[in-house]
Amino acid sequence: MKEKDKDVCEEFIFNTKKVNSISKKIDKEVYLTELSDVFKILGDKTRLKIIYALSCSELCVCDLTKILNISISAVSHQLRILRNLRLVKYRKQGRMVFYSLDDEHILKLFDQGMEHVREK
Amino acid sequence: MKEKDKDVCEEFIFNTKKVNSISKKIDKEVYLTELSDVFKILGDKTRLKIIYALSCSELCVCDLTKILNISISAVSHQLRILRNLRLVKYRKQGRMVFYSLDDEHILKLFDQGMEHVREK
DNA sequence: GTTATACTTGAGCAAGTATTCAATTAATAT
DNA sequence: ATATTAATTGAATACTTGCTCAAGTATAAC
Repeated sequence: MKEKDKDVCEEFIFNTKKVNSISKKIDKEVYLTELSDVFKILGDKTRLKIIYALSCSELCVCDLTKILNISISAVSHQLRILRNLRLVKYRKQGRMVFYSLDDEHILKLFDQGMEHVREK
Repeated sequence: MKEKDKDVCEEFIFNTKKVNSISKKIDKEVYLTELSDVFKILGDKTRLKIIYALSCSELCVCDLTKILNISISAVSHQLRILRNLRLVKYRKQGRMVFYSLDDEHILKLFDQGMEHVREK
């Protein structure tokens, strides 16, 4: 930040009490980083499609590849991200790996989001 | 995609019926792009903080700058993104511009997300 | 008019990210 | 053992994005 900007803003702050109280409230909200991380994961069409597809059925990577129409590698990379966030789980069966939702709760967020965009 | 990958996947697809039915379902879901856009907007800590702050009170840009501790320009850029998505509205009063939430519904998503990360 | 200031905006940059490619692993088939 | 194949992974690349900087707009004060 430019020093000049900061000084000006410091001086002409509109409502110090309100600003301080809201600043405090935000500082106390320890989950903001985690929250933005979850939304970031959902903020990608490929991952949203994976979640949507897995909400219908357990699927192997190969089937997801077909459904999403992108490369196996791309699917696998996204699945790793979802795995790391514990949003999906998997089981091996021979050479194939079957993925399913590990966290049905994420569907609530999905549905609520859908409701939001539909109403717009 | 490599041709080779596609062919292999085409041939060894695990469950054609299931894949086709899910593909169709995804194609029919016209709001997936909008949905990922909304989540993308929420998937940034600065914007989440802005939304959280505005859920407490209408605020001028200057106050937001103080609360978020980033430059006026950075705040303004993010506000433009939120404005474009119709998540915030503003009113002018002299030289100052006061922002507030345009869509209280977004708070539902925020709260639901919070619930999600808290329970993890 | 001139000056000051609250905010916006476009350009540029550094950091992050989604995809592809190539190499690798692990399981199956011959 | 060798070949085949479903999936993973690391590196490279193209693209996106959040921020800063500098310039511009609009309102207010003089």
